[in-house]
Amino acid sequence: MIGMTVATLPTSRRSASPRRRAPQIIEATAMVFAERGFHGATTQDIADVLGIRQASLYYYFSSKEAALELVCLRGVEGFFETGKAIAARPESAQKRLSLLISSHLSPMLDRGNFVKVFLNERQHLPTESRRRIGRWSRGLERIFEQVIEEGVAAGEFRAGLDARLVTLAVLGMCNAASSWYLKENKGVPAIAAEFSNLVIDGLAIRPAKRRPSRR
Amino acid sequence: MIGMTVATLPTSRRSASPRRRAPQIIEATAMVFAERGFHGATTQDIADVLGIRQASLYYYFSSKEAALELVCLRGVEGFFETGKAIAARPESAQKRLSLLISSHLSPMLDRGNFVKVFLNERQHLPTESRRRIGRWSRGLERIFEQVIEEGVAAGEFRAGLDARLVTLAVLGMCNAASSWYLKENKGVPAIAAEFSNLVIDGLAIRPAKRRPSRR
DNA sequence: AATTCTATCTATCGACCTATAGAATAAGTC
DNA sequence: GACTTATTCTATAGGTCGATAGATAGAATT
Repeated sequence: MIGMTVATLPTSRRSASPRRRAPQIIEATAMVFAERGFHGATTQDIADVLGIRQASLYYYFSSKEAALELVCLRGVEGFFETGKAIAARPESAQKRLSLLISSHLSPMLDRGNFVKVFLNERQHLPTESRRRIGRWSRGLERIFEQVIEEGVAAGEFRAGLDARLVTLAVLGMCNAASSWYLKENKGVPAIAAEFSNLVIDGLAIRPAKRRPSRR
Repeated sequence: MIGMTVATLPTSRRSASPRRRAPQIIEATAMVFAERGFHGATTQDIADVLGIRQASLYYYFSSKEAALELVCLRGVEGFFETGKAIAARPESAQKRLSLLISSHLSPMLDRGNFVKVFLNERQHLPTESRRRIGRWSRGLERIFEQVIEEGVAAGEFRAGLDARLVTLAVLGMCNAASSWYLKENKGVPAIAAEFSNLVIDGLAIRPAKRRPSRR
């Protein structure tokens, strides 16, 4: 016990950090919201998962809606930034679209519940945070749309396609994965590869359709 | 008066049919469920839309869950049958898949709310009816899957593709339309055409550089 | 040892929501 | 006009849920 100022380096915040269980609480919340939906889930359900009392949750969030906002934020965070970074790369539109699809799918692995809650329950956020989160969402749509348009302009993609509709198709396809990727036994890379192939090349076999005479 | 057994044929049910407003009530229910979700909606909300008292709704359905079941049923009905009929046609897999996509999208027009509720809220049905409705759902998936596999077998579609994943992709893409088709200003035929093109041919331009390279 | 901080608990309030019971009204029907 | 059936109403029981207040136990700090 001689005057040792050693442990005072980071103000000796050895274990005094408040709300150490916060990550665990938010994880359980995401799970319950993903399973039952925001209004279908009760704070009691969340408490049960954690083995604590319902009222104890309010040490970690101020309201059920605030908890939803926390979950939704972790469900979108990163999507926009990594999307923007990919779109800015000096590669072909094909390659960038494939990367966009892949990066859009990968969060299913480690934060599937968060993504699912964001996709299905964000409508129940209080108006203000819903708007804020909606902006990020629309931003991501624009990134996809723009890469597709660049692909058309570069002669990589079919002329005359509706970039908006294609964007909605691709995002719909990817987002749907949040509802089945746990039941189906497919790895994220396999899904990303199949989806990319589908979007870039389609199902039909390559040989040109020069002559309509099929068979 | 005189022994006239004439009017007794349909018991003269001129206007004595019970629950004449039932279609209107179920329509309002679908709308409210689509907007706020099953648990987020109250029976009061539905009554407000109709301009009647909350308790009056129970003349038309026996419980809120029963109302959800009615809505969900109208949201799936027809999908499976028309899908099966299309799959059985003697046309190319390409053509049949296009028709499947188109017929899967068209109910958005006249029963969008029902479809939306089925897609988003069926999880909240009581176990039994959820199972029953789930069977129809899986049946439809199998129809898509099979047409795709037939396309591969016939040499129309790429060999080696994962028919299950492609099915999930196509259905995800189509189902997502239920959440945006009201906001976007696109007609169902335009959506169906764009989606079909995307799925069959992909985005990439058909490379004419298909050099047969002898052999 | 005394004090402060962290995390959880007990207890409960008020609001809201589904569903029931039975009365009241409206619309034919005899 | 009396009767019957269809529809909506009033009133409320009964239950659940989110949220607050205050107590408590343990750990860390001084």
